[in-house]
Amino acid sequence: MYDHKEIEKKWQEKWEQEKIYKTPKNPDPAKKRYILDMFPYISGSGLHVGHPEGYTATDILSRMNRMRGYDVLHPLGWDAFGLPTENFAIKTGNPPWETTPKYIERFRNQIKSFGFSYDWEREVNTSSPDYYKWTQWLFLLLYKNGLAYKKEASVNWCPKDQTVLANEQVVNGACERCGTVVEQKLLSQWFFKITDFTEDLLTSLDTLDWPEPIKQMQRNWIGRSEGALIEFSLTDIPGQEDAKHFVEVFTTRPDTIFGATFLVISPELAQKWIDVGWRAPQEVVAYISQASKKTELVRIAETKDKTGVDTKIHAINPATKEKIAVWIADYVLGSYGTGAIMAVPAHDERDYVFAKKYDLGIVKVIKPDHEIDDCYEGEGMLINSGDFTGESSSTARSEMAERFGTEKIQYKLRDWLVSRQRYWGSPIPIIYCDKCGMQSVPEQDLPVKLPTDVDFLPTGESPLTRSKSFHDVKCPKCNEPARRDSDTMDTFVDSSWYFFRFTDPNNLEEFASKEQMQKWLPVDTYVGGAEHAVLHLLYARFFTKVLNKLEYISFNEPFKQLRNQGLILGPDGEKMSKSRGNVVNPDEIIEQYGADVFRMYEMFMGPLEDAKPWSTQGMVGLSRFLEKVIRFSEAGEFASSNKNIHKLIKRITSDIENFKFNTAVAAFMEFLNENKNLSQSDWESFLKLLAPFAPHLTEELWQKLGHKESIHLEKWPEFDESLARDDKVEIVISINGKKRGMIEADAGLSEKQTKNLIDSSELFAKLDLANKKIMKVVFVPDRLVNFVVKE
RNA sequence: GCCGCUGUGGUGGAACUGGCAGACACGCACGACUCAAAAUCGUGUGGCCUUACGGCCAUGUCGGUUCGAUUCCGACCAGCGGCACCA
Repeated sequence: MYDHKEIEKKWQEKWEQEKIYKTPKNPDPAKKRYILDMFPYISGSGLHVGHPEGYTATDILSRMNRMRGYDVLHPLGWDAFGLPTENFAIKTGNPPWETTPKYIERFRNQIKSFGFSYDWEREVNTSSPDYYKWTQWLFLLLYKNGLAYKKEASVNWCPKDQTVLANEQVVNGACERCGTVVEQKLLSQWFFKITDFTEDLLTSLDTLDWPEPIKQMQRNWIGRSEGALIEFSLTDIPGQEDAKHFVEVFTTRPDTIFGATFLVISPELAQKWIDVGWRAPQEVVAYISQASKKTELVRIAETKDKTGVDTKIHAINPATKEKIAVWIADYVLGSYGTGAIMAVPAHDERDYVFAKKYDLGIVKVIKPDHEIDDCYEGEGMLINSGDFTGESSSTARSEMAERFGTEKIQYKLRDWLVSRQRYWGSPIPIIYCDKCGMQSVPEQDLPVKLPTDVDFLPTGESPLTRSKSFHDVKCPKCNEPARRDSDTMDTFVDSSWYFFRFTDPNNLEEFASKEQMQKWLPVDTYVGGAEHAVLHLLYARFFTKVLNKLEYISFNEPFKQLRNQGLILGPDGEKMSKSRGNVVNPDEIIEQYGADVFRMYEMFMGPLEDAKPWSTQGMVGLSRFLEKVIRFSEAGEFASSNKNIHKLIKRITSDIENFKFNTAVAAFMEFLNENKNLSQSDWESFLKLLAPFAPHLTEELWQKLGHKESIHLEKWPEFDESLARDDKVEIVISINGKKRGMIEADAGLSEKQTKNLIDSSELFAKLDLANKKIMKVVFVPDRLVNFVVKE
């Protein structure tokens, strides 16, 4: 009787024509809502069933807020640069500048088929020059403010594909595309100085309404640890004068310094010593070169079996004044702390393994007033440090830190490596001139456009170096021949600022005007998958802090509220994958059941943030429910008003606000099951409540009831608190906590009234309460009375 | 190894702040309508015992706190996710 395809098409066209979801120009600051989805990464395989889950949630929220009179900004765009697209282009031979617009077209059509209320006039595309002009501008902003710098760094290198790989493309130490073991290669790279904001990135997490696990992951990623820097002076430095005469180590356990029986330095630090004149023994040189060639895979495999080499240099332990050996081992990382450690084998598992293997001394540290902690095997001698006055181990730590060094806070977070030797990304707007050095591309010359006269097949260099039109330029300062930076930016740079652009997407003068940013930002609600817990969400926070520091914006955090959507698994409960053959195609579902059923089913499946298996069988229930709604509306047999609608309004409103879409859908079903007689105005309220969930069907039924305006422009129903309450309640009677019966009562009775009611009920005699020894009575208003009796 | 999350009927899941465990839906069974089927509507549906009234058991396992625990605490088991030689 209802052709869902027909009505969905009809209304989608009409809504678009009449621009009913257009963003207001001048939002009321007190009534603005910026509701954002993580924009999709564009790939050739199109939309999967996971995408619409989060989009439906934000759509419902946006629609309800519009109906409540809020000014809503609800946009969508495309994350369109990046490696998967480029790899697909390499495989098929079709250039990405041709395929990407086609994929976007497909994504847009698929997304539109769900009837989401995006303002399509604000669509952005990170691979369009209008957009990446500002990505480049922001790069230069960071560069000019000392927040972008270039430095040699080792990168992942696939020897078979002859290309650099992003960290995300290295799976268990191998190239994700061809399975070849990845090597490390030293190249000159661009970095963003995210470490300038470390402490702020950590502490302001506490102010955010984000899922706790996501915040925890960010904290772990930032990796703050408190410890000390301690200097160990070196003795007998072989044959050189100017090299350092001490080693500085970082430790979180300065209280174990009495047990430090040797030092270990990283191969990188050893190389630095050689660079300043240390004539290292042959075996040391060999070890360093071997370590630098080691693949990620080998390093991972070696965590149990450590390797190292004796430098033959010695140091003095400042606590014991003993002469101790200095070793080189690659279990000490050059990139963390000072690249050197004091080894305390009795209290550190790694040092213990190393000491056992190379037969180095093991000395336990015993504090006079408390137990030995985390001690490995009773070798070596016991010493009484005798020096601790601290009551606890934490005071002992800072005491020793102060005595032998300085307290220091160390983080794991490193600067963000943003250059990629790849084609499909935003070019880095830097020019190298032999005479003038590194130069920014002048602002009026932006964007630096990606050339199309390139062979984008990877050869080991960025494909851009092989484009003459791109590569050979004049120096902006002296006008002599110069060359462009041939790297492109990591796609995460593009997605770190797109939410700013949405506030002012067509601005030709600025990345977004201060005025528009001030009006709409920060984002009130952000919804997306938990896989972006660290990278994207940390980078976006970093960009926000930079723009705040440079006074473009007045806020310090981009996303006030974050909610995650869970994975949608295959019907077999496993992750959907082509190889497993359990992928559900959203186009087919829409074709057969329609967008409204799809939307409602995804909301009904379970809590938004949980991983849930797909069940086409289960979707039938939603199909039946909407059929029921149609029959009810069409019957047109309305009765007198029913106060139950107030309860429903209250429940749906709060469920949407609290992201409990699954119970909201259940509430609709329950309501329809229980209320067979409704007034027309109650029924219309029902349709309005349902409109954010099933926008097409409710619009159709609304208009059939004789309305001319769209239901989506209606006012959200209000409820009367006093009518939203039950006036009859069932009170549980229990004895010693076990349920023994129930009585019906008016709501709001006092303890005494309730007791009187029980005394006069049949239950009183049945439970033989008169003859029981009642020790205590627990009364919970409108819910329960519990008699504690002595048996 | 470290950090985090999850565990409830045949299935997806519900349960406000510690107060009727299993809402809602799927599936299944029976019934109505039908020549029949589909669709629709109705009834039932955690397990065990009982003709029945009713009772006992039950939220991964074992313990604790409490008048009362799916909910709080402790230990363990299983699954998922993140990080991983970070001193």
